[in-house]
Amino acid sequence: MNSEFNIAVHCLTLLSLKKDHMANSDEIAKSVCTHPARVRKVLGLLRKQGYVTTKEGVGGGYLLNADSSKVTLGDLYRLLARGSLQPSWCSGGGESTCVVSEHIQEVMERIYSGGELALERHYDNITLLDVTRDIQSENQP
Amino acid sequence: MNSEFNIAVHCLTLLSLKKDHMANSDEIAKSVCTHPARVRKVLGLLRKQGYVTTKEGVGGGYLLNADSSKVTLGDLYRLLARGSLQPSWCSGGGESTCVVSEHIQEVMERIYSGGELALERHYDNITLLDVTRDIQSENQP
DNA sequence: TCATCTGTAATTATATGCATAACAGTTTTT
DNA sequence: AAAAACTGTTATGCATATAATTACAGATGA
Repeated sequence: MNSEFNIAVHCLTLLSLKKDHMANSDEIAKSVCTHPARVRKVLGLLRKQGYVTTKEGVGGGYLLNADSSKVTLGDLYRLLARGSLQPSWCSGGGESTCVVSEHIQEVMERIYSGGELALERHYDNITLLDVTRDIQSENQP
Repeated sequence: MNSEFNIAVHCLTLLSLKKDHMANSDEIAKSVCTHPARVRKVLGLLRKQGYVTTKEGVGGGYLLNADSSKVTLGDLYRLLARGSLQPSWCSGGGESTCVVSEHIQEVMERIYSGGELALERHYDNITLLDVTRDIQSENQP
């Protein structure tokens, strides 16, 4: 599991809470605590989906382009983390002629994708707005 | 995400389908398509939870010690994969004094553990017996 | 007592994830 | 027109995580 989903949630939350809804990759990277190039990579994907727009050149950066009550964690999971439940190595698929060995891969694939569906359904009920509220309420305990 | 959960499902399914419900780590490893030592490691954990018993010495091996309609994938997930939804690297936690950076980790931890709970609930509804049936029906299409 | 099997730790190899550097392309400012 | 400040993207190195492999002590049955 890589953390691009996490980074996407972080970036969008940050943009959502900024007064003008804008920041550049350097500023965002400091908050995320990673390298600006990594932020640009993730935000590039979010741009292609229309969640942010970018302004190049001097004074440029990323601008939130979505209603935070409409964007769900499910959307972001599907975009950035889908498929990560299934490990790269899976059992079976060798020379063995045992029934389990011959069919476990199809069965496990269904198990993983079913699990992922349950996960996505759960995340579909959490919006970016919910996250921003959580951040703010953490700030005033 | 490592694949011990997958290996556990595979091993228990195999034992469940064997006539005498018994096999040694060499035989199981061939079906799983991995090294016997890895099988022993996973089955050692399952033994501690009582899902299998082991017989050492000549003619020994692992013996299924559970009702396959009672063991769920949720049980196995909790035992072998819990926590794997949250990546080892997470955003925030650096020097930045930005509100998001300061609180994102607690918020993301809740998001990941909530997601995992949804996943576990889903897996709680799938029993080992269901998996063995899936394997068998894959075998007779 | 010997052969066989588990339990477990240590080591090596490989894959993945992250950091970093570099640079082309775009836009604004001067 | 030129310089500066950005994004977009690729390539490379390094750290960590995962799996394979080896090794051996301990237990058991023949």
